[in-house]
Amino acid sequence: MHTEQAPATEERQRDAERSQSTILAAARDEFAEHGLGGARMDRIAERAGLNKRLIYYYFADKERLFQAVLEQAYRDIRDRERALKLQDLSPTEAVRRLVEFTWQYYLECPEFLTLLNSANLHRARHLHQSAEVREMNSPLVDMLGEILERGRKDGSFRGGIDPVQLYVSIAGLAYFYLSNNHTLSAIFGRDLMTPKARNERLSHMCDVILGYVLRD
Amino acid sequence: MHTEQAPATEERQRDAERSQSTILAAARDEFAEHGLGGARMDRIAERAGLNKRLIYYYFADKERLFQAVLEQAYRDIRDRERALKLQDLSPTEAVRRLVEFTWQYYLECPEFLTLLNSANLHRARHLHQSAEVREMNSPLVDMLGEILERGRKDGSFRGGIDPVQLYVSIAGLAYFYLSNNHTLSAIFGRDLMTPKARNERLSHMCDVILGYVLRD
Amino acid sequence: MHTEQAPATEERQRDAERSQSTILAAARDEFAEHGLGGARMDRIAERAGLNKRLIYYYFADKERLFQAVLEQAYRDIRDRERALKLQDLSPTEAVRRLVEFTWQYYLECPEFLTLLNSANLHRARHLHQSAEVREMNSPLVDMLGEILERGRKDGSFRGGIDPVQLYVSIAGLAYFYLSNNHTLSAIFGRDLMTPKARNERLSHMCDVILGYVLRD
Amino acid sequence: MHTEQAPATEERQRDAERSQSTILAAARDEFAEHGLGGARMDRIAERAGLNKRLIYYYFADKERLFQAVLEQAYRDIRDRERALKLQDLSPTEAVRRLVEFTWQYYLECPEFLTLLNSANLHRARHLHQSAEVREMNSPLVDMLGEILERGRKDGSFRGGIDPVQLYVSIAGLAYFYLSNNHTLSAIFGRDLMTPKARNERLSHMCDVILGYVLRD
DNA sequence: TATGAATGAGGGTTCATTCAT
DNA sequence: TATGAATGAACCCTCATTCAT
Repeated sequence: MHTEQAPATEERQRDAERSQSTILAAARDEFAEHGLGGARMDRIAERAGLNKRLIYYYFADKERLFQAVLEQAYRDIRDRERALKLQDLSPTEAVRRLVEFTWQYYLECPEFLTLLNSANLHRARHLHQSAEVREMNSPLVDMLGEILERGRKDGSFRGGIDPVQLYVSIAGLAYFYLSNNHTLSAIFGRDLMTPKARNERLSHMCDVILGYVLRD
Repeated sequence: MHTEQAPATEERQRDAERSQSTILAAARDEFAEHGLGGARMDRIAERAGLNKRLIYYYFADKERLFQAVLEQAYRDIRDRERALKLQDLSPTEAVRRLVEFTWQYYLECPEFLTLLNSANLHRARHLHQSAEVREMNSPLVDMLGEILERGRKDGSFRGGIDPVQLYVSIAGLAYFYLSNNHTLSAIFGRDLMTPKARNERLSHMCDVILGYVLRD
Repeated sequence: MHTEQAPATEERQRDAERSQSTILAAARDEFAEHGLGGARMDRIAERAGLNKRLIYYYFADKERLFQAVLEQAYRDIRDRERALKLQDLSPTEAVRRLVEFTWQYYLECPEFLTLLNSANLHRARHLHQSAEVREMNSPLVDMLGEILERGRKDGSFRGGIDPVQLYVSIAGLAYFYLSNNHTLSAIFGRDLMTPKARNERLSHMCDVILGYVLRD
Repeated sequence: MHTEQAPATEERQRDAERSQSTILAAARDEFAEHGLGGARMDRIAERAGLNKRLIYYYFADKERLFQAVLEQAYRDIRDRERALKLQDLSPTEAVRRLVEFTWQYYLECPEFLTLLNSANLHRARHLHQSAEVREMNSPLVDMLGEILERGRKDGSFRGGIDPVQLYVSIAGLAYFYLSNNHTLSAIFGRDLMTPKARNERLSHMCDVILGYVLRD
């Protein structure tokens, strides 16, 4: 009596979902590396190991493929954010954890940074066309609001902090350093990506953000 | 004494220079709007009102044109930074002035942001090829170092602050907000570019940065 | 005694036939609308509401599908011609009836006109490959020959009229007006398809043809 | 003292007008042979012996190239019509001349027929987009109106003939025979294009048209 | 019988770039 | 200095068709 007989060949093609997500991953890498304008459909197909025509079969055209990549990227970071469980930490630890998470996520998924840059170069029109992303309002902002309130109540945080401003600042401190790492390294003549430099940056970021939220 | 002759050598040179800077400005706008991959030589010629062939005459190819645009952009912001005269202000005022300047410059010259994004997408290879830019180390970092030292000495600033980290943080707080304004506005469902929102951001940035540098 | 079993052979055959004629109708419309070169197999499947693969199953390829459409079209007009029963009318009435029929058929089945145009663009090679159509020599020409002979004998028609020439002329008078209706309307700046214009055309055609066949 | 020195090399390229008309002629042949949908830009370039890119340089895209071909075709036949000088002939001779001209023009320029078919397949949208053609109302209709009036006055023609109807009929008698020659030949099993058959057709057409216009 | 998945060849079009003057 | 003409390579996308079930 055998279960698990269905998939037949292990290395089967003809798996719609698998093909789609393979394409999506390949497209994400290509878009991240070359931007929307510089990305090549040919290369995406090659990266995916699939026929180019299949991309159009599933994603219609380059624009909508890019949109699908963005949706996927947002879905991913939102999932990770949700998994943070900041509510279980003390306000101070929660903020520190958030700074660390942001830093680590950008480090691990550098594609995210360039994808966002591309999305903004095109004035976020791909987001506007995506009902999904528009409604995927970051739960983090709500979470952050609650943490700030908790901190204010227990006397550790100052009052009057806008969670959106804080969220943007945390992201900005990490984003700029990593996204502009190449020009900055060139101009300052020092490699900003050595382990030491990276630790110093994270430490600096925590100082800046905690220095801001903590009551004197 | 002849008037209305064939243009004198000097005049022709002036035309040549003017053509070059017209092309450069057109290219800057085009690159800023569409990125390096999305920019079109045709459109640049059209924007400049000059023959496309002339672009190649002066700038050899697209890559080197982009490089020239970057060089010009850095030259411009460096000039503006130098004009700041932060040394005449008190440390606190100097830092505040720097935050304000950064914010205003990015607001006035949004092309700068997307140009930098493009430069970084291409791993700053255009900068590496430009001896000029490589040597154009921001005078601000030195200036900032002196201010931090002055502040530390007069007891208003804490010690141990890396001017590069601080510079990057100031830039990052402004950059991320403005460069990613489209996606952020879409996701948070609020227009981040209204005058009110912009004032709030500047105020927040000053709080964050001054909260960090000032001794408790 | 089981009801609701797998479909009986007969039923399946009926479905098969229905599928084929559905495809054929969809193909006819598509070919008529876009020509052979402009027709799309995808659209034909969509119009038919059937899977594209099925078209290949029944008709092998686009060329043979077009051929099948042509065969069907000829079969249809031949059937209608045969139903005319011109032999029961007086020679004059028979000719008038034929002119009217031709006009009405082209009006009701405008696809026929563009299908013929396509067939001719391809030098009738689809007809040459179709034994069926080649042998489907228009019964009308024979019928018309008899009518002309009857008319000549009873003194109402002039002699020496080639039925093929006459048939071609009748068709041509209607065909050109309707098939080229769009360019003619554009050029003469008058809508040739209003009811009034159509009636005038039919009347004119009868005058021309009867003026030709009738003895002075 | 030499005139005619300018053109430099006899077989010069870099002649904009020459290139354009070469492309136009190649496109006319390709469109006539394969229809709009079946025509290939590659083949047009090859026929013209010019780079494909040049077609886009001068004609923007396939649609507008087709439009330019149509405009040229209409310009050509209108010129030829104008050169007919029917007003110098007797009414009867003028009508006969017109029938002959139409027949001969279609015989000499069979592309014209298929081009018109293509234009009509696309509902003359290329004509509607061409101000030039829309205004290029056939001078023949006016000419024909005058002839009919002259004939009526001198008692040779019947009255009440619409010149547009007559024009369409003359064209239709020739057009259908020639344009549908392939299917007709296949169906009637006789070659309609032998010299004898062609003469018989022309003779028949004259009989039909003159039989219609001449007073009994 | 019927269908979703997959593909190779090629279609129109665009691009950066060079030629010739 | 300045420009219109010309080009080869490549790009996005489409098409008829086949595979596998």
